[in-house]
Amino acid sequence: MTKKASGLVAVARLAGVSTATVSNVLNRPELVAPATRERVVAALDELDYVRSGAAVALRTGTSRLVGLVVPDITNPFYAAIAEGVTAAADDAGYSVALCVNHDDPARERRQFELLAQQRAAGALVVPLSAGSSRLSTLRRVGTHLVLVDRIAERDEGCSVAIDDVLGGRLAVRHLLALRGPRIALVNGPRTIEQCANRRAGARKELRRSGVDPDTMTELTVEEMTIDAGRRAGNALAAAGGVDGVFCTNDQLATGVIRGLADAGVRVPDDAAVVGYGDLALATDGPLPLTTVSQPKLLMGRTAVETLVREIGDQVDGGREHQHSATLFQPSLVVRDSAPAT
Amino acid sequence: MTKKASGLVAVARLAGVSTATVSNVLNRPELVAPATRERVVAALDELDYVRSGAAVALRTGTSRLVGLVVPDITNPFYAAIAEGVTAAADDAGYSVALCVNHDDPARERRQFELLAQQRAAGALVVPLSAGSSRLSTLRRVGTHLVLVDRIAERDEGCSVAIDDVLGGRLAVRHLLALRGPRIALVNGPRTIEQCANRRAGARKELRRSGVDPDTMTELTVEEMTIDAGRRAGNALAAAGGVDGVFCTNDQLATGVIRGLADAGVRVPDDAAVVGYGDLALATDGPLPLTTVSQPKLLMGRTAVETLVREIGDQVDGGREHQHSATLFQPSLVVRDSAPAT
DNA sequence: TTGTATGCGTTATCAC
DNA sequence: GTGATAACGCATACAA
Repeated sequence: MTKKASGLVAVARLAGVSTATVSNVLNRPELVAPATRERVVAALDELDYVRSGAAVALRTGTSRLVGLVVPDITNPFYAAIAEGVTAAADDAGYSVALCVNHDDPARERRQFELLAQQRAAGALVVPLSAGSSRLSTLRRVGTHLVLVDRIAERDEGCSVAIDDVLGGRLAVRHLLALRGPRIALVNGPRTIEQCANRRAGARKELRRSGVDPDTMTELTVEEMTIDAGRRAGNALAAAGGVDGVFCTNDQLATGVIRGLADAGVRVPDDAAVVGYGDLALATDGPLPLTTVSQPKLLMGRTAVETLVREIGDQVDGGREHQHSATLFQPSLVVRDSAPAT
Repeated sequence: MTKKASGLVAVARLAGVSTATVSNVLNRPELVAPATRERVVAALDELDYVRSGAAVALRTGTSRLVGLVVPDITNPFYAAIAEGVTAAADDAGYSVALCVNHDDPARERRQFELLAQQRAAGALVVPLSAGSSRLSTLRRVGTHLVLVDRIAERDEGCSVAIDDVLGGRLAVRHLLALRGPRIALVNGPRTIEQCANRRAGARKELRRSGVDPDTMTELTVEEMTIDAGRRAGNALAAAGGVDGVFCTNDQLATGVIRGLADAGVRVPDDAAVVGYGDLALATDGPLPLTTVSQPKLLMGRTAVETLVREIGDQVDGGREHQHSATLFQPSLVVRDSAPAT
């Protein structure tokens, strides 16, 4: 079929030059005379030359591979991040090693170990639960880290996140304007940072509007699923006294709407519901859902760019690298035109 | 923080043995005496040894990396496959390089090039459009291929797919039993193999039941989206004379239900609709959706296992490898209890 | 059972 | 501008 030869040496021989020259036309073409360069290029594709990433990695100590560590790739939120990451990585000439850990430390350890072995140039990690100690395996081999959807603490590294406090404020501001102060919050475990922040934003906005945050009805669910939301909706309907519900993700919001409907409370007529995330569910679900939209693709893209910049910094001067923490703003997407009272 | 030494030599020195011995305890522990083995192991983690995948790859000519090539990771179908793939790869000790190509040949070429450079052990590709010529870059460097969700032709390699013809039959059988022979098909472009097969199954089942397949109303849409489905639903309602609709994916089905509703045709009361894929949309959408369910995770898992087996075959005897084509069966999930007649 | 020696394909440091 | 040549870290054939 195709030629079987491979390696710089074969190319060098065919072009009548040394391997060093071939290497140069590959990496720093400007250093080699146009004439020879042409001969080499000819030989290169005459032989169907394919660089050995392994050899390069061995020699240079780093590969063009970045790890993407997510809890669950079937979750559309993480899938969207992955989309942005792969796109940006493509542009930068990196491969993306997808590591799905299901929040399982054992799995995660093995994956980190593999990344370390491959001498990955870096890793983008989207942590579910916190715990920065887990990252040590990677650091050990000098892999650079970028935290995604979580603000890095001092010296933890770079991070790219979304301002969840602001998101919470936007949601509650909308509900306040639309329906007044009788607001409920349906939230996940507060040990999840995002949940804590969205709640903080909600309370902050209430306070700003002269409403005592403690008057807000709060329901906490273990799993942020549609089913859990439905139960919460049932409970809210039973208790009554609520005109607006802020749910900290779209699944919960979808469930809450159903749970309210079970009890005859109709959305948006009888109550307003706001979700969080702007997943496909918000448009494709039973009802167009008003929700806080996050720039997921952009976050993924930026994570890669941040990592690439960090790697560059390291290489080029040995100069001190300044960790950066990028924070994007969410925005409110109003989808149901709820008739105000 | 941690020791800075690295490399087999350092470990060997510390343990007072040769590098060959260290290499052996790493790769074939049974060959080395328990006593020395222990010493080596001690040295190994005393030094926080991390193997250089690059060196191994260079030496052995292959790396523990497999490529996963999908058109779009935000599509839940591909995400589910990715889930299965990463799980199985984890178990087998492989990393997964995620390549999202958006059906863009240029992108795909670059990604293949990267995989080839990394000397990936193999690649799992989920092709959107056909065209086996595109795979040549990978073959050139001896990378093994497994086609996913598409049956490989002779000598194309191994494949793992789902029997779409059967899926089409199941869907139509259900509709026939429930509503009789006035059936419509809402399908994507027939150039997509899956679409062609699902249609073929539908027609086959009609024929078996003594219904002329050509009496089936057929609507073809360019993009298999909810919006396109909605328009199809509008059209069907306008034309009338249809009791059951088979849509070749869940998005279309969701849209069709809406489109019918726009015109006052209620599902499941006035008409039955069957989707395909069993995505989250089928349970989380406006209406529980009867749909053809595909074993997506299993397909992903099996793809990895197939690849690993193929690699093993190659290595162990140079024995001829028999390409395999695995075909899984879909099943019908009935979700709406549609009152007959 | 263990040690010695060689080479995998590159890059980079020197001479020329 | 270009060519020798020495690593990079490991696996393996062979010798001991």
